[in-house]
Formats: sequence, C-alpha cells, structure tokens
Amino acid sequence: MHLKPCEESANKINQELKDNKLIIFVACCSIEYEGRSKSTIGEGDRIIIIKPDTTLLVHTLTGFKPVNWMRNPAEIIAEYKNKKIILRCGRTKKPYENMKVTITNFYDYRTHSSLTDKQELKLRYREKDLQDYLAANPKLIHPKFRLKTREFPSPLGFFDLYGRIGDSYVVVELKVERAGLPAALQIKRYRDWLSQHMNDARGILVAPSITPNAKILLKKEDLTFKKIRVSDLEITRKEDKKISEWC
Amino acid sequence: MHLKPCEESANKINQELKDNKLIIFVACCSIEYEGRSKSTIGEGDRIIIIKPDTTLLVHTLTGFKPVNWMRNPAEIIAEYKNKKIILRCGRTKKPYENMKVTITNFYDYRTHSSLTDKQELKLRYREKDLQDYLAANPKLIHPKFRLKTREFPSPLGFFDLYGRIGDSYVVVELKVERAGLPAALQIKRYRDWLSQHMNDARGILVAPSITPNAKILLKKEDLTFKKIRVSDLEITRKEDKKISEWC
DNA sequence: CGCTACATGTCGTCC
DNA sequence: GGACGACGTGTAGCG
Repeated sequence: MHLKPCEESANKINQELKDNKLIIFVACCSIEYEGRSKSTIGEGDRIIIIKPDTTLLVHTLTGFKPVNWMRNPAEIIAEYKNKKIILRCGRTKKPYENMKVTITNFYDYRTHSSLTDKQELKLRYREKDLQDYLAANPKLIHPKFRLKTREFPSPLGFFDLYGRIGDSYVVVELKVERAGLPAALQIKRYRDWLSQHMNDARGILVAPSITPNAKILLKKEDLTFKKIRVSDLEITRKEDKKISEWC
Repeated sequence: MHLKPCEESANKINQELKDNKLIIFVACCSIEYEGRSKSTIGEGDRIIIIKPDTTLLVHTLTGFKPVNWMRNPAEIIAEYKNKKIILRCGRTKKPYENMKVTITNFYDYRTHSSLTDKQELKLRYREKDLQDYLAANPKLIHPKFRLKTREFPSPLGFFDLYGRIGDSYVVVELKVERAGLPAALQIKRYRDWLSQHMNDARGILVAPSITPNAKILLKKEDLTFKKIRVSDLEITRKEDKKISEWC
C-alpha cells in the first residue's frame, strides 16, 4: 500500500498502533532522538518496523545496526502536520528516551496481524556450554586438575571453575573467543585474590587463542594459558565450504 | 505481493538478489545457523530484510535484536525444494558463517530499488564530547589540574586525559555511564603503570556515578572518583516529559 | 530495580 | 587483517 502523508493516514496508523499490529514501511524521513544520548539524521529513504510490543526499528539501506530505535515498552503516536506524518515515540520506563520520525513520503506501507511465533532460539557453543563440558572433563584443562566448584563467588566476581592441582588452589577463567588484555587481567586479579587466602594459588586462562599483550602479561605474572577451542570439543565447523557445498 | 513457494519464486528472488534490491518480507520459516556459534529455531512467523549490501536480518515479532542475521559481505541464494523456499546465506569473509532459512509460507513480499540515503547520523553527548569539554575546562576535574595531553599513548592503552596536580602526575579516565569494576580496574592499572615511571602518580575516574564494588576498589587503591554528568555540562535532558509535551 | 558478566555482540580506529 | 575500546551497547541472571 502506498500511504500518503495526510490526516487519514495518521489516523490509520494510530488505529493500527492501538491494535498492536506489526507495521512495516519504507519511507523518506528524518529523525531526531534524545535520551541517553542525542542524535539527528537528515532526510533519506529508510525501513521502519514497529512490532506489536512497541519496539521500533529504523534501518538504513546498509549495515547490521538500526540507525535509530526505541526499545519496548514505548508509547507511539502518529500525527499529521505541515504535509508530513510525524511519529512520536517515547519509552515508558527507564531509561527515558524519545524519538521523532518526520515522514515526507511513503514508498510502501504494510501491516500484519494474527502472526504467531511460539518457537525459541536454541543456541549452543558459548561460554556456558564450554563450562559444562570442562566441568565434566576437567582433565582437558590439566591432567591433575580436580574440580571443586563452578561459579565460585569471590568478591571480585565469579570464578568460572575452581579446584586443585596437587596442593595448589586453582582458579580457571574461560573465554570462548580469543583472550585479550582484559581476560589476562581478570585471571591475574582472581589469582592474586586467591593467593591472599591460600598458600599456593594458580590461575589458568582457557581460550582458543590469546593476543600478544595478554600472553606477555600471563608470562610475567606466572599465569597459565591453556588453548582449548570450544568447536574442537564436539563438532568441527564448516568454515571454508563454498556456498554450493552446504547441505 | 503474496509470493508462493515455487520454482518461479526462487528465480524471482535470485534475480532480485542479483540486482541488489532491498527485499522485505514476512514469512513462516525455520532457521539454522552455524558459525561463531550454532543455533536453530523452529517454524514461526518472522520479518526478513535483505539489504542491497547483502546484510540479512531476521526479526521475530518482539524485541530489539534480530533472532538471526548475517553481516555483509555475504552470498545469498534462493532455491525451491520440497514445496519450500530455502535461502542459503554465507559470509564471504571471516568470520565464516552460514545460515539456512526454510520458508513454508509468505505473508508478504516486497522489493525496492532506487532508494537513496545520503545522510549520516550525527551523535552527540558521548565520551568524545565529554573529553572535548573537560579538556577545555580542566578545573572541573580538580581546581589545580593542569592538562598536558589528551589520548596519551601508554603501553596499556590511551589515557583519556593526562596532566599534573602540583608535583603529581595524573591520569584521568572518563566514563559517560555509571562506572563499574572494569572502569575502576582500568584507572588502577593506568595509575600503577604511571607510578612505575613517575615519583608521584595519581589516578582520577570521572563518571556520573559509580557502583559500590568499584568505589571500594578506588578507596582501597587510593584512587579518586570525580562525579561529572555529561548532561549537566550544557543541556538538561527531558527525561520525564509526557508524550504530549514534546516539542 | 540495580549490579554483573556475556554476546553469533557490532563498530570505528589505529597499527 | 588483528588488536583494542566504545556503545543510545542489548540481554540474561541474580540479589
């Protein structure tokens, strides 16, 4: 449908907002936002989605991230003024934010109701799963590692894994992605805290790889790096297959 | 348009992908993803956007984040099989990932070409602006603070601001949001590094507020917290205005 | 509701 | 292309 900026269009939009319809349109618009930050963008052609839960997304023609957005819960109102449709949108919870979308031309306007989606995303191979797996197979970390607890609560934060190697007390920090300086500093402060309470404390950083600076820090601080790729544990990823070869 | 799952539809989609059209549709589909992680989601009604730059987004009916996506650059191919349209999508650069969208029913299908957007988002009130302002008004940090340089390069990272208070050398870390443990640790390691090179080193953390744990660490480490809200500097945000009161 | 840590984070920027 | 840090980060989990 090709909506025109007029009084009836504003009314129509307001009714459909009220009915919690899914609204999708492409339009030439400019946007102002104010809240945690403040932004403006001049006139251009963009995609706008208003979900039944009042989530509002504005996408430009390129890139992953919306150029502007409003998280639910929000209030959204349309009005007609100076030959333009103005969408006012404000969050009804903290952080309070608001947005104004000024539409000069619609290229397309569609609404949907009675759509259903009862499925949930099943995600695998992240830190939690790695922790599960290593808790069940502690010897992958060190042949003599004996696990005592997972998510051990220290004042500095939770130790992913905590246990012993011989007489030493050991804190293990897990990273699914390449470990950088922050990860190295994290295991350092964990080990340092632990050594204040135990005679013999060690720290092990588990990750698929490590950045040079992080490696230097570990060496200097007598900490251990253990290379474990989450994807090696069960399944090999198809990284280089050509598009035609996928199953 | 109400596309049906058939051979012609697959051909049409492939042609429009080739033409770098913007494609937006609502469909009942299931999705498999594999790459940095791995996920599946069963059949449900979702919104799918394919941008001219090959960015692909799949949105459910609620929430801000896409349930599945593929960042550009990617290759996308449609095919017809077993009364379903299958979209295969794979990134052509690292990280290599791929996705399969299996479509059983289209509720809507729209494409657009000749859309243009030459505008860029103008964002304000973030860390850069705070740095600008405090560099121009260093006395807001401390009455005796004399700025030497901004973005002072240390091996640990850039010091947001660097200068002197009396005979002390001072590193300042700026945060626009509430400062947590990571921020406190950051200023600590900056100060520690500085104290290895200077007789008298101090660290100041500037933020609108601070979490309890971070505050404890600062106190214990003899670091300073200075409360500065970026929004107090020039402009008051309208946080609690009702929707009807916005300009 | 605040605090913390994770994320298929994404994105820019510097090297 | 890797490393690093900001982000209107969003989001889930827990107290």
